[in-house]
Amino acid sequence: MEIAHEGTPDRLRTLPTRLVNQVALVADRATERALEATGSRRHHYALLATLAQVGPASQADLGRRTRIDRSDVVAIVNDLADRGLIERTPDPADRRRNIVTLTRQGRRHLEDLDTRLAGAQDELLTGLTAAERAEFIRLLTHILDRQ
Amino acid sequence: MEIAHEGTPDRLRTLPTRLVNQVALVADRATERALEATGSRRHHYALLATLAQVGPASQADLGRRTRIDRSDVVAIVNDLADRGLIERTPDPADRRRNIVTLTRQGRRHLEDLDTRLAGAQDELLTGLTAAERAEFIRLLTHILDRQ
DNA sequence: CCTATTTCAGATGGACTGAGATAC
DNA sequence: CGTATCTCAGTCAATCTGAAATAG
Repeated sequence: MEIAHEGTPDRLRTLPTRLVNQVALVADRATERALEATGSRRHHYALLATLAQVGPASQADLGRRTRIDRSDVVAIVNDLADRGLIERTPDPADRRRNIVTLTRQGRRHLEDLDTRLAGAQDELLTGLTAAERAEFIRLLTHILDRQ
Repeated sequence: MEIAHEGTPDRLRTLPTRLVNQVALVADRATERALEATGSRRHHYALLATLAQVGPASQADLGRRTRIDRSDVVAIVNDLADRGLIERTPDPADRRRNIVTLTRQGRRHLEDLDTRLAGAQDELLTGLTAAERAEFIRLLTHILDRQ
């Protein structure tokens, strides 16, 4: 009498907004599992990756580049600074700003996260060919660019 | 000196777990905007849609079919019942269970939500061809099926 | 005895708002 | 003056856990 798995009704099964949400949940779980032992979460990675690419940056800039809210950036930067992964110093040229800099340990930590997250991507995309993965990324990017 | 939009670093720009999350955010905003005036949210829709397809069901069954947690089903069923969109009666054949049934108003409400959500899908998928939309749905479904 | 269902109380991580202090 | 930055306090919807009460 009870259905064990997948009695999802038609209206939900092909609804893009819902499918994307379900896949995001799977992605989140894979990400959390991958980062479990590191003391970091995806926002930590986003900030470290941004600093590695663009060099020292203000918190406002980090927020813009990662789409993380300014107030959440504060909390993550606090945490990263407490762990010695970044340094935060006042900007002498604009005293409203902090300049956030990646430390050597931060760079090492980032590389560890890179490896672990690569595994999470593979987990998420299991069963897709390389071409399908590329197409998936293309479509997602396309949607984001049109916003 | 400041970058106005899209200074997202390489490591983040093509990371599937992150892209999916960003698109889910866009999808959520479109969904919330679409349902704004209805007093319902996506979970309300999921339960109503399930009841419309499979007929009267227990809360546990609804939770399984929609992947909504049992404890969250309680809250949504409460709300839908308060609004007269469903009826909840004890199951005489198994007194642990409630039988949840769609009311006539519930069915009407569902149809309203259908229309509004169709608009949200179009908003999300703006700029994708019909073939790309189909492929997007196929890839998302594929990922979910392999979990 | 074990398992299933409903329910509640609460924790969590993430997205977001509003406002204050400071500085451009 | 208005605007930008950093910070804090707090809201919100959603996911999820644990446990209690009841019943199969």
